[in-house]
Amino acid sequence: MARLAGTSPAVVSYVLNNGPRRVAPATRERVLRAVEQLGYRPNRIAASLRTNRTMSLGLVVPDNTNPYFAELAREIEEVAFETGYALLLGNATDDVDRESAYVQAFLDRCVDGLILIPVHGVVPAAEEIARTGTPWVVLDRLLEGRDAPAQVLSDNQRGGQMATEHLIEHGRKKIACISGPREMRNTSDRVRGWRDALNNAGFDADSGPLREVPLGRFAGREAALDILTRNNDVDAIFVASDEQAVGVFRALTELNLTCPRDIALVSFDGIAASLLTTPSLSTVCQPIGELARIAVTLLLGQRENHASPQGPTVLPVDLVTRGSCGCPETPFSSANSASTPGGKQ
Amino acid sequence: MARLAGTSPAVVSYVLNNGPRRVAPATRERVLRAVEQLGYRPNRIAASLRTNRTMSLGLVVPDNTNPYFAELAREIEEVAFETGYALLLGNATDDVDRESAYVQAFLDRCVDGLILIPVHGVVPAAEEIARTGTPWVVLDRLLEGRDAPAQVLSDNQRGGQMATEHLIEHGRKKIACISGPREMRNTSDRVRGWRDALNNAGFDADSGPLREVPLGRFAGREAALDILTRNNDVDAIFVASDEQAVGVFRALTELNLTCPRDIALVSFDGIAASLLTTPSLSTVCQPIGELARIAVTLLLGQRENHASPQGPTVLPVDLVTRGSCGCPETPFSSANSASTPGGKQ
DNA sequence: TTGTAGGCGTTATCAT
DNA sequence: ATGATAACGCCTACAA
Repeated sequence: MARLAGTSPAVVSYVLNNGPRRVAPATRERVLRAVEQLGYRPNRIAASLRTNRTMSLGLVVPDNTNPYFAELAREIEEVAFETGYALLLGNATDDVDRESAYVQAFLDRCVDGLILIPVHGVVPAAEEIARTGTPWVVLDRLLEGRDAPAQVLSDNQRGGQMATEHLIEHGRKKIACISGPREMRNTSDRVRGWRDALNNAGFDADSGPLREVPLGRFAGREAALDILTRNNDVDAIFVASDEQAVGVFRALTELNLTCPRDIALVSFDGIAASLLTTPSLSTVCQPIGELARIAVTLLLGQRENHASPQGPTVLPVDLVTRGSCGCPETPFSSANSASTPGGKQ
Repeated sequence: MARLAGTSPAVVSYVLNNGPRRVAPATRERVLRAVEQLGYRPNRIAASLRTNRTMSLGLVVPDNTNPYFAELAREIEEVAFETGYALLLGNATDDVDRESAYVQAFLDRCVDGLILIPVHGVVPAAEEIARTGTPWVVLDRLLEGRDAPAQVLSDNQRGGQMATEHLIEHGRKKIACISGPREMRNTSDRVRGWRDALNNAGFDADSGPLREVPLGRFAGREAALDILTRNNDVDAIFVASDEQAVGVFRALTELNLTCPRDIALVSFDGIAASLLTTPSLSTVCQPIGELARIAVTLLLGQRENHASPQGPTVLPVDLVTRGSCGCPETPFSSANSASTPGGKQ
């Protein structure tokens, strides 16, 4: 109980929370001194029980070891922290059951909101979340079902198309594609963009080999090895994520091929690391900071306004050309590394 | 309130928690059915208020975007989750004030324990933590002060020595070193190992250039550019972290140098990505899983036993030789990529 | 402007 | 074996 220096608990609360009632400056001072002296810390658990707010959010990602999700997590955490929220982080390790387990764990802990980057297009825990009335947002994915919550993601189709068009402009004739699992709407939309670009350019319908493999550099390497050993006329690859592209680089070395001379590459995401590969990655940059900020904003807005989802929010992407597509390597300035790694240029 | 199906709240609690009192099978059944039917979720906030346990831990890392910390975080989260704990994650972004702010935020939220990877050798929030009596563990760092908590880290000096000795065995004569900031005891111990190896081999005292720069690939690149443009007799570099080594690779390309022919490299950490660079990184692997497991164990043990720190726990490291030091590239088997990326071989 | 008291949903003790 | 009840620490409506 917060009974300090002969004042009532209520007053202490008013002082520490700046309201909801005013308190005389003298008493205020007395309370603050007592707080200081006793090292008193208000118990937020008790406060939470009263107010029904824990000031913490839950975030479940498929794999925090993947730099794209790591950067997304960092931005989300940044925004949350600024707003006074702490972040519970869960790793689904690409396992839907585990994802659900985390959702349960976070609901148990009464998070004020939940941000989910689902492992794939379906979230079994959706109705459980709805039942608790916890606001939630799906990030970087498009959900299949009808009881969908707010969703925030990049313009994946457009990005895939831009990337592929750029490779075509470089004169590439046989452009393969390495993407994420087919069930993932974000990467499969990028594939759609790739295909659209090929069709628009008048290439024959089935003109490029396609591999849909797990995210991550290891799978990227294997897919590239597979494509390139079977098709010796491929001269470019659109890779649906930077991490996979790193694996592709490795595959090229193993096959004694050179990028961009033998194989040109454009990938997707725009993680910071894409600036420091050899050659540096031409990539479709997602507005990672924006995605995060909007996700949190929607989440907190939901609590205030009881506002409904009203369809997915789609953000524009930005093709950044560097060395891997055949464009000249941009000279590396320290400004790049410090302020805007992977950003516009 | 948990008043279900005409039973008292207490009984519901006993059923759901399996104790501490026995309850008749019939009532038990009745309660469980009611729980199911009403979709009742016990409020853990209220439980926490009663029991003084939130079943959540706090983790503050310098930068979750750095793959080494990301992997560490993943392992910690894994162990915590298995034990029923959720993890609050905080990013200090290499800023001590922010680190302290996170510690405060987590203490406010009554975490049952705190794992800290401090930005540098001193933790201003230490006494605040002590005052609350929250168990805490310092990971991957050695603290200077005397009021130190439990600490878990790798044998950095030995690792640095092993790495450097290996480069010497390869016949390298002028071995430079790129390390983390001097205030960080872990990387500065690796530097000590580097120096010990040079001395033991009878090299002249100041035989290799040394740069102590921030962690991360961008700083690594710049340090390498600096060293190699000033010293054209350097034929090897011991790099104190894998991430920095990635930047060094980039620098080599920019300078038209080849690894390992012109410059041999051994780095430190053993992150998964080290397997897929070109050439693959020879690196001193830290037992990341073990570090995490022990940190959590110590933390929870502290709560039980009220056991004292009794000095840092130092784990052995393991030199994994791959292509970058001049050893033959190990053929890449999919077993590597799937089960033990970056592990022993 | 300040003191008092009720209640948030649990858990644990006491009594039945 | 179970029902009633106090207490955890805070917030806030109400009374003074």
